Amino acid sequence: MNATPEQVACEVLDVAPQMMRAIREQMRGHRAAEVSVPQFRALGFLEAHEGASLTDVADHIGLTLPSMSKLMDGLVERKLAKREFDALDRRRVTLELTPRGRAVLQAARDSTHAYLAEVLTRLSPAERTTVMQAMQALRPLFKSEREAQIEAERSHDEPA
Amino acid sequence: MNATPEQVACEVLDVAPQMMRAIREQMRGHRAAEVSVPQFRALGFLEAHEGASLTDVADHIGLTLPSMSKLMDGLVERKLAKREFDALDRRRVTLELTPRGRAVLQAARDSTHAYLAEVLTRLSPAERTTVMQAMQALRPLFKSEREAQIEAERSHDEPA
DNA sequence: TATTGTTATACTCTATAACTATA
DNA sequence: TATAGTTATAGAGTATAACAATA
Repeated sequence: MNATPEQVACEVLDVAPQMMRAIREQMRGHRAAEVSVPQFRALGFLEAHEGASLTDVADHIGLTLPSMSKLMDGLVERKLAKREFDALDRRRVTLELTPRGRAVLQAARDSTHAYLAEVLTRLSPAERTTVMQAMQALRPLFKSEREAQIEAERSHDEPA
Repeated sequence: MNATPEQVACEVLDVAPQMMRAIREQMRGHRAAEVSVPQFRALGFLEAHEGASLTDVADHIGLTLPSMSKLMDGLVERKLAKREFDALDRRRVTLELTPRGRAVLQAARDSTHAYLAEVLTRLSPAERTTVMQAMQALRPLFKSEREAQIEAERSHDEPA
């Protein structure tokens, strides 16, 4: 098979939204932790980057600052995250998970992984490997612009 | 490589939202046709299924009837779709694209395909083929439940 | 003056519940 | 009674523009 970019684009545009719909429903759905996909991603980022600023999270997720500010309002209100002023630069805000936030994140992750894993068992091992490789190939293509820029600067400082 | 369902799930959960964010931004963005992803999908379905009912579209896209009704409000208001009562069963509604809707759909499709194709040129031909195969493998896994059910009934009537 | 974040405002997406009209 | 759709209501996601506070 010789897949042109145009053909692949067509396929991606058709399949990706369906996939996301299924993931969203699972995450927000009945059992589990009832978080939206963006909330889940924000919580995951905070788990890996304790004390991150609002700008850090927004850049990573690819949201504007006001959008992320509002999203964090929801998480703070539900006591899943803690928001404090940075002592050194009082314009900044430092964000971290609460224990409850950590638990909810893990529950959401477990339930969504279980759902996806179940669905993916319908593929052959070879197909699963193909999907894995495809995702790994796609990952760097869709970083948020700001994040790609940060990465570029970093690799400029420490050239490979 | 031997990818377990769990590993693939993890990868999918990380990459799919980023991909969708990029697609959404492109579609709603500056130039082109300014439609949301769900609107785009609804228009695409109507192009292929002229005279479809609201339920048909909702099932395909995976939205509830009220959600789809509201989405169609927007399309009708913008004169991208036409909504009429079915003469035979006056509970039903028949939907179709207007010429303008057709043009907007095509513009959105062109611009998004162009964007994705451009991004995908950064992959090697082999990687693109992998992505293509992955999407084809994933497609049947994420059909909306209602649609899968319809398909099951159809293949029951006409067994392969 | 530049940076960080929030508030104000305005859409769209999405759902559930209650309703209307038709069959 | 069952089906197709709309309206009412509510909350999240998202953006831009305007603002406040700090550096």
